[in-house]
Amino acid sequence: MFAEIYQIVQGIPVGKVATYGQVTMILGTKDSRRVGQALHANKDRRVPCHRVVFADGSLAPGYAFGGAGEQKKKLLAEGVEFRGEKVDLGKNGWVGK
DNA sequence: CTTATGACTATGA
DNA sequence: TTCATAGCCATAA
Repeated sequence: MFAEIYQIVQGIPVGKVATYGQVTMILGTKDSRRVGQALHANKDRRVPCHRVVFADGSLAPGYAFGGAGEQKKKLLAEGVEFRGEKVDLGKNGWVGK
């Protein structure tokens, strides 16, 4: 059932990030938690869960992928700009189609 | 089958 | 601006 979520997350282009709310909207539901749970339960490395962030641009504290700060490191490596501890959604926000 | 919990978001203090 | 609470939906127990 998380297949759609994985598909959406995998569809996020390198250098961009999507918010849980964005994915949630695509799913057609109103439950953003479901997205987070899917990603947390996800064991597939093909899914770039680090590109999925909170509505404010930050991400899951402590539960982050491989350790706090790792996601920032990965996103920076992909060209995503940061504004303090949050992703610059204004520039790197996923422009879904 | 019912209760509890969670990688969320929006709203109010 | 930061903290707390409510609403939502699926999974786990």
